[in-house]
Amino acid sequence: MKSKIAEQVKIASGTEFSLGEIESWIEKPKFSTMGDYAFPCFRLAKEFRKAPHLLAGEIAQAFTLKEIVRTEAAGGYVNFYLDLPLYSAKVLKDVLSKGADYGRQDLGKGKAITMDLSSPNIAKPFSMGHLRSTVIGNALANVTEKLGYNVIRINHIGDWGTQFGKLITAYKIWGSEEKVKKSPIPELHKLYVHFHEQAENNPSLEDEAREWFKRLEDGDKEAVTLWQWFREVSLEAFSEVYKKLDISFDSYNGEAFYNDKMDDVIAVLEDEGLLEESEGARVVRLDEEGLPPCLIQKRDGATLYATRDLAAAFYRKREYSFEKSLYVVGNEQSLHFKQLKAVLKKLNIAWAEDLVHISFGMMLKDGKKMSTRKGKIVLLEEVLEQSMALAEEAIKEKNPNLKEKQQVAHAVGIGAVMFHDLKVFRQNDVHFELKDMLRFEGETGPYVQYAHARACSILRKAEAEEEASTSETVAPAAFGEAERAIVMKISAYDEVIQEAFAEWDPSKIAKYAIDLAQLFNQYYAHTHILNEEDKDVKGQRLLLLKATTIVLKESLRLLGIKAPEEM
RNA sequence: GUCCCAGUAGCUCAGCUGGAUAGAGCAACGCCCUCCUAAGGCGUAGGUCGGGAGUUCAAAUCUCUCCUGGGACGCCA
Repeated sequence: MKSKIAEQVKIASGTEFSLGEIESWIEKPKFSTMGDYAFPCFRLAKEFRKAPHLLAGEIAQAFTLKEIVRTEAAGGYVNFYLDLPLYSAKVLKDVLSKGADYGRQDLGKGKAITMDLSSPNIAKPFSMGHLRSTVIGNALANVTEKLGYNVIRINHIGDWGTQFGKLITAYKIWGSEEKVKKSPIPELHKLYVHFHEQAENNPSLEDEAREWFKRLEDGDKEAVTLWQWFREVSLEAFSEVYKKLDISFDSYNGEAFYNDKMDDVIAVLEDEGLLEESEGARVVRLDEEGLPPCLIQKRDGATLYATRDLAAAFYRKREYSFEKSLYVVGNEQSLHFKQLKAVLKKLNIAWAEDLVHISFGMMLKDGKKMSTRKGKIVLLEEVLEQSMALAEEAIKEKNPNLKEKQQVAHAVGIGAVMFHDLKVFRQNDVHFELKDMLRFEGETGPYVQYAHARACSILRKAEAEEEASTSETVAPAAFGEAERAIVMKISAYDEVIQEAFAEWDPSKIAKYAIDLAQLFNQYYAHTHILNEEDKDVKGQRLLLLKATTIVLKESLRLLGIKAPEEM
């Protein structure tokens, strides 16, 4: 639509600006009384050395387009009013014929994108802090898939590193096999926290931990056995969380997976003459890039985070030949990813630029970062359980006859927590506040789910009526102001998906879902649908509802949230 | 100290590729279930867009500077 308007504007004004430029200036007015589209004439006014409002008048005069019923000049703008029935018919036909595929594109056909998401550390509980990477990454993966890309979801499990030396040390000194078997993660976490408390007064513990990790890397049998055990019980616990969230991965290749690929990385860096000795460790200097040096190998020969990520990048490029490789990781690691890219560039690797760090703000508790080391964390599972319990209470109170209360409580409870994390721009820090997270009113997941359920309810009732009351053909002749906003919002769906993709920002989808739900709730409150006497009008309104449920459900799906038909 | 991110209503946030009267939700106050699920709708009140300077016909939006908060800065990940 915008391109058609742009074409006509160009003809009507005779401007030298390109169609693309003109199209990009077309906006949606703030108020619907100012039309459906608007074109600001200020730039053209400069080109022609003419007053904007005069130019707007001229363009409005000369403008003709069959989809536009009215064109008006107002304060330097040209406002366009769509032929609503004509436009609505086009939009509704599109949604109803495509269903869940509405908004799908094949932009990324035949191209692969790897996405590094969630990536919890084993032997540590799944905290609220890890929710962000999991939920944002999952939503971005869904959006990317919707645009036709082949997305590989990689859970880069934190299962390697000095921390396991610490854990083994702690277990050897204070641990009990019995206790760990009984409740693995809490017990291992307790040992980890205890280690850090003790290490403050006893630095030799740190040395011991480093030694144990070195032994692990060298394949020491005792170390490997303990490590495997810790890893196994951790993954079992994580899978419970992922089941609740209904999120799955294509690969669980974590850091340990790259253990046997590390020598190659070091060899390549050596061949290129990039490795330097520094204070006993081996580093790649990044002075020219204005970055601190990247540590590759510790004094004792053990590897580091960066070494493993380099190995992972090479492996993924080989294995998946990705077009882009995304890392959905908190912004406290932005230096690490800058260094990673810088090292790859020093190796003259062309695809270094294809690595993208999708950073996000952190979950703060009492205004500070949560710390696993100090045991200052909030457990995700506990929050999810609470949320589901609250949802169940709400159902008992509001809709006691509902069947499948459990499933709905699950969808609503989880949906509330996930949506809470997704609706805010990812770069912002999130202050953990349980009562905000467990809210079901206002701009929340359950609000959107509720709008969807209400619309479904009407459609269900309409179908149950004796004579089928949904119209067969789309002919919304009677659509007026009440329907306008919903139609316009539905038609903006694919733009929103593209924006979310271009900016790697799922909050755009969440906000869109709220907007559409809000418009529907307003419509619901002010317009009769089932009770409408004119059968044609009723039938067309039901079609609008049908389209609305499709788009609401699909928006929620992109966010990883379920849309129950009743709640 | 250096670098990164953020500062918009009491609170949580939209708006930021410059454009028409700065928008929501929560909290507060007041209305609306003899019509489709009140997890809803309608209304009232609430703002020096952190401060200052600059660019522009036009700045919450761009540039500079200062202030505040968070984070990162060699053998953790």
